[in-house]
Amino acid sequence: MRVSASLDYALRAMVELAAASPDGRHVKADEIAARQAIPTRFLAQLLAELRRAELVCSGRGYAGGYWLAVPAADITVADIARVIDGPLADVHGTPPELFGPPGVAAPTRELWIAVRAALRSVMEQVTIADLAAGSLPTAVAALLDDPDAWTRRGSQSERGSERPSERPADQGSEGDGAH
Amino acid sequence: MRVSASLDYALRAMVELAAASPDGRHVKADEIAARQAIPTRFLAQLLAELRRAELVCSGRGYAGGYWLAVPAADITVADIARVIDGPLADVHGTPPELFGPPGVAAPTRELWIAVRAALRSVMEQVTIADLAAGSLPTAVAALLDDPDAWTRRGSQSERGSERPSERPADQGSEGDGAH
DNA sequence: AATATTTCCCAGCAGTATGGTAGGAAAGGC
DNA sequence: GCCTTTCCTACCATACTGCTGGGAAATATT
Repeated sequence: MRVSASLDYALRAMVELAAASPDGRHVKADEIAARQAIPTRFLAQLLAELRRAELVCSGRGYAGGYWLAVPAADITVADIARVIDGPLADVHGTPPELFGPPGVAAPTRELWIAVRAALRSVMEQVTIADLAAGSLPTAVAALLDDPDAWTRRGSQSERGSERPSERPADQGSEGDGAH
Repeated sequence: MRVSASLDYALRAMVELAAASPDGRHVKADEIAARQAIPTRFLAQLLAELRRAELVCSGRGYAGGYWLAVPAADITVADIARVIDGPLADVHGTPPELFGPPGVAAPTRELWIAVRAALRSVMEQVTIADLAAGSLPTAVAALLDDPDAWTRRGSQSERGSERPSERPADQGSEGDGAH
């Protein structure tokens, strides 16, 4: 899963709006772009998309800018992702439940549905209010307790020439990476 | 997350190999391509990548073909995905733990790490032996119990009126927000 | 009314990824 | 020697990504 620049930008912009929303402030695109280091004109396009999707409202002119169309606690990361990037999980063009691989590969369908469910379990639970407040829902925050979650997996781990031993409970991996 | 055609093809091919591996059979690219309806020459490229990554072995000539380099139970979907598609979760170019969004958007970093962890919890647990046997690990299969997992979400659902479940609300600030 | 500000819409553009196809060369069994 | 099968490289068309630019339309200030 590659998180596109567009989604990253849009999400960060929405968090800025969420942070400003208690005061009912209108925030200008320039302001968000400056604070989040996002190319201004590019951000404006993303905000226009979010407005067409009715996640934000906008006004022009001197007192113009953007503000949330609904409470921040009602806007999930998944909502934004679907507006900006399309469906959360598609198997090269078709939604996984309509995907029917032949023969012994048939169960890969269930796999992709599980992948989608796992993605939803995070992206549909986290709201921009959570992000603006800096506290993820407990179920999601639990994923971060495992220190392993903070390390990068080798592009291909030491599975190649080493012994093919038991894998299922791998706890103490020797992390070579950063952090 | 868009599952690319390449990853879908490569995974299905690996499941075919896993299904044949108990007999120690060498399976030819043509054979896999025919059984899985995959463009032959395209599949051959993917198999060559998998061989360079040492997930499969190959032999040429009359009795040639492909077979698994390690037991099917030791090859996870994540292994294949990383070979074919690169890192599981990157925030437009950088791994999430090296990603440092400014200001109020800083917690989006934790979000993407949680997303990656969720993805890993499926893709690093499911092996091609599981898929060839048609039975996912119980922790993953549990995701499929919710009938909701099998339905497509509307491009954007009707937020606000229908909040499916209670979220562990731990907000310090009452976010009634603007409007 | 004039003007400054801000969003809105559409167009373009370079670079890269995606999903293939094609042509041999090399290795291996018969 | 011959046939099979993989291997490598290149190529191609299309689409997407990330971004810039030119106005036009709306809105508040003066």
